[in-house]
Amino acid sequence: MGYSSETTVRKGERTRRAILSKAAALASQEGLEPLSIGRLAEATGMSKSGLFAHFGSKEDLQIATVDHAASLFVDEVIAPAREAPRGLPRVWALCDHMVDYSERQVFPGGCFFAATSAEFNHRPGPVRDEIQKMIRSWLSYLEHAVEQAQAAGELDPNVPARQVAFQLDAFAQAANAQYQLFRDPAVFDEARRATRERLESLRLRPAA
Amino acid sequence: MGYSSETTVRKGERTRRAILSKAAALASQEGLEPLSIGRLAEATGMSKSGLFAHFGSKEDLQIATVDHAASLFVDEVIAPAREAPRGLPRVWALCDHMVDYSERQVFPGGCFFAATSAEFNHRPGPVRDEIQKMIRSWLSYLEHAVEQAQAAGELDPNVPARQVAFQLDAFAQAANAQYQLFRDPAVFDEARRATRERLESLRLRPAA
DNA sequence: CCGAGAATAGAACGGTCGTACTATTTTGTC
DNA sequence: GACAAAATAGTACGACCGTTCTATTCTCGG
Repeated sequence: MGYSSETTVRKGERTRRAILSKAAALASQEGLEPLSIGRLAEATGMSKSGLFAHFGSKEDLQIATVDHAASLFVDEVIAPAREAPRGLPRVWALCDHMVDYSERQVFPGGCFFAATSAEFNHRPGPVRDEIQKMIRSWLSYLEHAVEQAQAAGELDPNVPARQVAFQLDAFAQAANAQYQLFRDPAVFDEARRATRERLESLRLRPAA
Repeated sequence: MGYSSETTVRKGERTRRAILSKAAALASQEGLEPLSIGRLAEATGMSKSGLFAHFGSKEDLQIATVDHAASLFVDEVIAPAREAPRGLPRVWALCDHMVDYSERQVFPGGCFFAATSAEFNHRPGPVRDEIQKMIRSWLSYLEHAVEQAQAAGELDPNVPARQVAFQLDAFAQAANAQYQLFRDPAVFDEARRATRERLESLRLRPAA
């Protein structure tokens, strides 16, 4: 044994990860704050105090949960898109994977950050900072990808990349929100169609 | 006196409205569920039980708060847009008033329904139903306005009205969400620009 | 301006919350 | 396989929650 790094971690670390996984899943549905330690303990089959011992406070648990969700988001959205070639294909891949991530319910309550950002907007502190940081970096990365597509001559460089990123993100967010509300999977195709058509309208024919 | 209908309502009704107004304002910031009756009583300068007596339960208070917010939304967004002529001007007016409503902070936490819908998505009951109903009716009304603009020959009838409504709503929602997160008022102009350009791209020149 | 009824306040309830402390069990190493 | 250390469980505490009950104050039509 000992081939993978997983098996080398102590038991406590494995338990901690299992807790955070459950916490992120539940928080995407009911929110980060209303998820009580007692309920989370019950969901993981542990005692309240046994679970609590892994984190110094509820706030620490929340921060760790956000970090865990962020790395899952990177694995499911950012990393796969990075395999698409720079430029327009990567812009499309980012948006498509974002919609997929919502549709496949990587988190059972849809996008973790959509679910939790609203609840911490007016609650200053490290939890809010962590959520903000993650969303900001997603938007920056999307904008950067658009810039690369413009630099490659694939997208109209006269429309600011920030505008394009704003609109593409808006489509994905709207699909996530409306699906959570109405449970109609058609919104995901709606978002993909809107994304495709917007990119198409900005596309430059290669000067061959 | 007695000119306006306001002065004819009993004291209890006036107090009730003041409570609901405060409740909607606070709920737009911290959410509907975490707003406790004790905190609301403190915010309105009443005793817990004195306030509670106006509502049979916390759930009834929440439903009444949603209804209050809905009628404020109608006053601030739907009604003013209704004064614009049917067709493209009304579509624009709806979107513009929607962004304005968010920007002017009619509710201090931005759009009341954006703030509270996520928290009740996975909590079945009359409160969720009420929120759903309101958002659904907003989307329907927007879609209907687009259909009228198409019927009037102002917008391309080949693009389904539902698609257009989805995209226009997405811009307004994204602006609201991003402003609450990052406090950069530029997102409102971003949303208005996106809306204008999308409508422009669908516009038909009058066959004069 | 009085008196009935509406409106508000006060006190107390059982329940759950986050957290601290102590005891017990489990793990991994020599 | 013993034993220190790590992990988990048990219990208790004060705070706040929604709600109930009773007492007090206010309102406003006759």
